[in-house]
Amino acid sequence: MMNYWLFKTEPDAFSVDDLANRPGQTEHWDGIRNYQARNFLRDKVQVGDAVFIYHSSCKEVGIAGLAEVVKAGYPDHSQFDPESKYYDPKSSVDAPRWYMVDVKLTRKFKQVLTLKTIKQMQQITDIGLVKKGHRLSIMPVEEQEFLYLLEQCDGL
DNA sequence: GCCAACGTTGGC
DNA sequence: GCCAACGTTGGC
Repeated sequence: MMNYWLFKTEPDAFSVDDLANRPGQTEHWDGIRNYQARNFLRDKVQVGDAVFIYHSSCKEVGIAGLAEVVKAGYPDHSQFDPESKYYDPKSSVDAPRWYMVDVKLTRKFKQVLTLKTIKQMQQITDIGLVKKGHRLSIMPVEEQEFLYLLEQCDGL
């Protein structure tokens, strides 16, 4: 049984274009430092799951691409690297605190499906994005809503 | 850049 | 284990 997700990223730091420019290559989705998001990465995200790449904190906020999970949760190596901005001195290799998954771009959409548009869709009521004050960087999406949104993205 | 809505930390 | 203070996220 596959799951559906939405992963947020700030395109200034990492965008769907970075994935599109390296076709077929795998990307480590690292740097997630929120416990609820971590739990999803560690326990729920499975190989084959479908993922929306969502651009936040930018000019055009919204869903920018579709990706696929190619490796399930494993310890995020950046937490052990003192040089990394994601370094966590309280974590250890024996008891890793943070997890990451690997993804691969399926396709970039012709246009971003904007948050504004998503909020106007009567079919979309459950996704964390449209619920007030949801700041999760990794969030599950109901199958029905995911497939509906995907149709909209491909229709742009 | 503002600010609301979170999440985290740490004193008690 | 409560909760105030503080830090961060993210839409606008």
